[in-house]
Amino acid sequence: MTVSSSTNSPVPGGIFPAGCPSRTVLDHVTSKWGILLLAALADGPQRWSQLRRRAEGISEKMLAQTLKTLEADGFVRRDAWPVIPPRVDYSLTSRGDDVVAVLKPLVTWIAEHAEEILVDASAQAILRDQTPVPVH
Amino acid sequence: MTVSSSTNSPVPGGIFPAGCPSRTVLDHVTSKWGILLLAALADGPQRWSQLRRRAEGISEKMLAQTLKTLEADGFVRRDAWPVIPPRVDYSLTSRGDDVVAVLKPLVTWIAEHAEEILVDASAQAILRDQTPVPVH
DNA sequence: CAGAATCCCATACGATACTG
DNA sequence: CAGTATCGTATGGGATTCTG
Repeated sequence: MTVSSSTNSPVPGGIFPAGCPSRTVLDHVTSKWGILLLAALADGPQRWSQLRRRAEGISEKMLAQTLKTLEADGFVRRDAWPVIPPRVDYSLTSRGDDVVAVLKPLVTWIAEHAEEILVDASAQAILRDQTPVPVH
Repeated sequence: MTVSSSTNSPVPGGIFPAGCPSRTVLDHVTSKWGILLLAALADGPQRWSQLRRRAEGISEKMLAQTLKTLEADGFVRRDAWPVIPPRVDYSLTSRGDDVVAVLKPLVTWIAEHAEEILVDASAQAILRDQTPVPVH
């Protein structure tokens, strides 16, 4: 633990300037459905309807919108067959592979710890409010 | 990247069940300001006003709200001195250290690639619309 | 300094209906 | 099947004011 001098701050400046490119891309990748879709696509190319099922709870609107954003950012490739009925496959680009490589540890860590974390949070809520946590 | 299924099918089931603990914690950690505050706190304990400056653009409301959520989840510890004027330090818990360890590679990767990604996205928008990208 | 409380709005998001 | 279009709502989030 540093006894900080009055002139030398132990912590540097801002994390990201507001409105910089990193903020934008960060919002795309870590958006509610962005993470889930990237994680799903990590298992290989998949069709629209598969993605809709695997990202449980997503609406068609958000599926379309999120896939478009990820495609525009170069994380996802869209391949359409000119057949009836239509068939479209979505897959990760190499850039998508790269971002998934750094995203995966986060998702895995959270999957392994989420339960314990929320139990702690509930316990704290009880101690704070002296009222039972709602059971659904 | 299947976290919730144990089948051996090439493209397995859902990523996370809707409304499961992982979704909740994922939303907390990857929220707009959650990421930024965790990244800021990775540099050591800091006071309210420092965090407010480093997470550039955050409002007091969101700073308070996000810190409370992260504290309830056990990622952040809050230490208040009983002095006038008040002094409060925020720091990462060991669990906070753990999540930052998996979060930091993502933030770093995005910082290194964001510029290039958005240039590509703009170029695609031009090709798609045959109209210049709006300049704000 | 470190918040809490209040008001308000933009938009992210969901539900439904329609189409090539 | 793979979307688009439209509408309605919930809430994430900002600005301002007040206080110990």
